[in-house]
Amino acid sequence: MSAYYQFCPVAKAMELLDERWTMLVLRELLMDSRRFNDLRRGLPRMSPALLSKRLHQLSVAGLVRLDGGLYTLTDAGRELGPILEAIGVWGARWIGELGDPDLDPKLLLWDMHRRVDHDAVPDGRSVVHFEFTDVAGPTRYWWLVIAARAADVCDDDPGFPVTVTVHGTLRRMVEIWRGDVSWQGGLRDGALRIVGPEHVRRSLPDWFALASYATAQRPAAVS
Amino acid sequence: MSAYYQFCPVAKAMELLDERWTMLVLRELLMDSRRFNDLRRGLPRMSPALLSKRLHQLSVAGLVRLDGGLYTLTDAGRELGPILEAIGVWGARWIGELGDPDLDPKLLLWDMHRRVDHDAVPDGRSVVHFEFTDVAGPTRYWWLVIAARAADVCDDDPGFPVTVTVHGTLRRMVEIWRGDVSWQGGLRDGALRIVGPEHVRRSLPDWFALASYATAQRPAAVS
DNA sequence: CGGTATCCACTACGATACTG
DNA sequence: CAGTATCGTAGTGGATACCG
Repeated sequence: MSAYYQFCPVAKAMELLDERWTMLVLRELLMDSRRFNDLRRGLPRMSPALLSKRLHQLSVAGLVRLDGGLYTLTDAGRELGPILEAIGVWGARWIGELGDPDLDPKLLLWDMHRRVDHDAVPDGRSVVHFEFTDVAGPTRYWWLVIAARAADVCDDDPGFPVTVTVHGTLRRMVEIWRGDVSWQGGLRDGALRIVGPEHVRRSLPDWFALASYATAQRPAAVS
Repeated sequence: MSAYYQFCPVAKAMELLDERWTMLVLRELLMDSRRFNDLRRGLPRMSPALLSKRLHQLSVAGLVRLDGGLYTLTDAGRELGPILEAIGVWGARWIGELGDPDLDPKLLLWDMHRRVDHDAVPDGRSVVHFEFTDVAGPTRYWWLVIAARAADVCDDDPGFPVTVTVHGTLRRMVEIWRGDVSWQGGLRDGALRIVGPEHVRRSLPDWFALASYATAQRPAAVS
């Protein structure tokens, strides 16, 4: 962790925070991932060695404490919450372009699974099946099993009857998830369809709380 | 600029913002430095090649525009202002410890010179002379010449009569500047003294607007 | 499940010098 | 004043394997 040799608190803060991955680790912790392997699921391209190193650095800096196998934010760490939200809003407003490699279905499902609004989902077991038509290979199909106020991501068929299917491009699903377009707008042109009984088709959007940055107003398009 | 391959707007934002120096360049731009060499004065340990590269990256990303030799923030860039302020407040609260190499008198004077409250300084020319008793060598003495609603930093004697002298440790002056202690508290134990006519001694603190993070409340000390 | 260890490739960065 | 050019290295981070 290299120093700036400036007394400015922004510089002192960034000595810690501007290292690669650090802010994303904090984002995961703020999303209530507390176990090492849960953190890894939100950071699949980060090597375990590096994640371990960052967690140590954050703990030395006093933002994180390891407590019985659980990484917990301290007050100092938790106070970065509003800042990370603001960065998310800023990013949603100003960094709109997503490359194809940014579209990782594994991350999307992991993200969705932890933002299920269990009060909006019918009692019993519900299975949401995804088919991403622009994805080839084994990551084309996903299942989200929601039961007993918990949600599990499956990358192969769990065998339960499917309640509703989301069929269409991963890109469009991500755009909806990020709030680039509304559910309504995103379903309009057929790039994405919800397939299932009418009442489920109608209510599915309410099963998930979109990310906090999703409601960020996008700047008026430049002419 | 290496990618995270995540669609999350925080990740997309940090791809740009977490590179070394980038946030400090933005800080300088938000402080209204717009010329290349003014930016350098606020970033003395950054090589000109790297500063140039960062400015290019920021301009490609749409945060900065070069306009007749002046680097200007776009709307996107200016919207990072509140975020940088929040990071400054967070840093002031949680990263209190300053190493000796963090105490750069050149940066302190550069910072002070641009936060002079000209309405609080008497008309005509005022010269504030600094002697930092914990600094050896040529950076021990500084002069701040305030006249005609402008302020200039001199690292050798400009020859004008000195209006008031600030005499004491650089560390204490930085602590006051950052808001770690008040002017009053910082002057109490004699580590720093203001030497000059009584009315000037009294009013000198008002000649400067402390940094925006200076008023940040420090967390209660941990026992 | 929850990490460490090892190794290599790369490249970003710092230092310095130089130019229009 | 406003940058480029060049060069060497430190060290980060990616991949993979392995351990308790």
